Amino acid sequence: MSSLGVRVGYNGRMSERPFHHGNLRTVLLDQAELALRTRGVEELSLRELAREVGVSHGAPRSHFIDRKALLDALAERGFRTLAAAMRAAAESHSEYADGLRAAGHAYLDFAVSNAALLDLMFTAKTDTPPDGLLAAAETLFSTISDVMESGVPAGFFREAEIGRLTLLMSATMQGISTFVSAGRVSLAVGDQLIDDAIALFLGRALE
Amino acid sequence: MSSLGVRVGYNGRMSERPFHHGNLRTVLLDQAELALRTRGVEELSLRELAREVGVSHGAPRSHFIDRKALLDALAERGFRTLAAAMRAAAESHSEYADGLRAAGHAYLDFAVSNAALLDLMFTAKTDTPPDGLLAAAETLFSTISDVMESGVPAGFFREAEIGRLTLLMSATMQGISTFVSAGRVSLAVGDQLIDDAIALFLGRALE
DNA sequence: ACCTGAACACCGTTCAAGT
DNA sequence: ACCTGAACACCGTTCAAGT
Repeated sequence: MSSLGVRVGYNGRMSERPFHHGNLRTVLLDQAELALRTRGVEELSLRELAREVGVSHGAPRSHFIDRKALLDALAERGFRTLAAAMRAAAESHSEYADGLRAAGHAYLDFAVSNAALLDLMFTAKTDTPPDGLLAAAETLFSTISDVMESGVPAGFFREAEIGRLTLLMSATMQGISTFVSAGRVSLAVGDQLIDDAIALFLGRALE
Repeated sequence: MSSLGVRVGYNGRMSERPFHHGNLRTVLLDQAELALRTRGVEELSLRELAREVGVSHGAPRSHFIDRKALLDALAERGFRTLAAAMRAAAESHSEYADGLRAAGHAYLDFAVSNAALLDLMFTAKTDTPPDGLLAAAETLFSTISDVMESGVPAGFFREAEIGRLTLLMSATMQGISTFVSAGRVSLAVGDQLIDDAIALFLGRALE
């Protein structure tokens, strides 16, 4: 273990540590995200994570009270990542409808790359989720609400219906993502469905 | 054990058995469905199921090769139950739009009563699901397709767009159900969203 | 404060053996 | 054909102990 770094006694904050001390929490989350992507939730084991990261099996306990807490932390990061991706997509187009479409496709892209994570984000593991998770979820929904809202001045939506349209839009993207992740439809059809849905929202016919 | 029933030797097909012999498979599935509803997937254990049903922990193996196979069988039943519920709902109204709405609400009702099961139905546990599961999923989608199709003669939809509309309609119901199950929105709002979505599909404005 | 390592009670899965 | 029960390798969680 001396080959991994210099170890000094208790309170030796400035010393080099095996490599992860000080951010084991983040390292565990990163590794967990990878495991989630490659092996799925069911196969995600705290002990295996600890092994992969090079700490004892009891170490994660210092950062996550139990397995569910780690999964919640993952879901929280997921909400923030998705919100940021949608905002960036929406802002990368000057034409409103293009931005809205881009945001929709960003949702599906995230879903395809993080199927198990999206599942985690929308599966109630507790009746009372931790505050951080709720706040992160709010971030996503307020982002989507903002995207819808900016269609009002241009005359695409009416202010009074923004709340319901935001939920409907979110639910539609979520449903399409679920179908693609589950293999019910291909990614190409999923993208098509996103466009169809948005066309419907914008009040145009399907073709 | 003789108090549970008369036991005779091998090949004694006509004899009374402890109570479940001959349909342990069904009994296990029923118990699993209950466990899924009350405790969730994560807490669903084969050994506990066996205990609750009164057989040894190895017994389920005779009917399900592994845990995943039992979950797949549950999902399969779920698809058929949901398909039947939607068909019944749609057929219980003479006015087309009413039937469509009823079918939508039937989907949400099923989702609320069977949140963990619906999750199971749309979570790819394998890249190649067993044939039975695929067939059951097809039953659901062809049912929804039928419901949409019967809106064509009445002029609600055009024949050419039925395929895409069926997928979009299904995805929308799935997304709304996910939101309600996850506690993101209340059941009341969920029902509202179903109505909003269908109004949108029928080409009317939201109010 | 953070991590280690033993201990405990649970799993899923396999498989020889019974009937 | 269907079920039993031992065996195995793995978990999550707890907790005293180290630094």
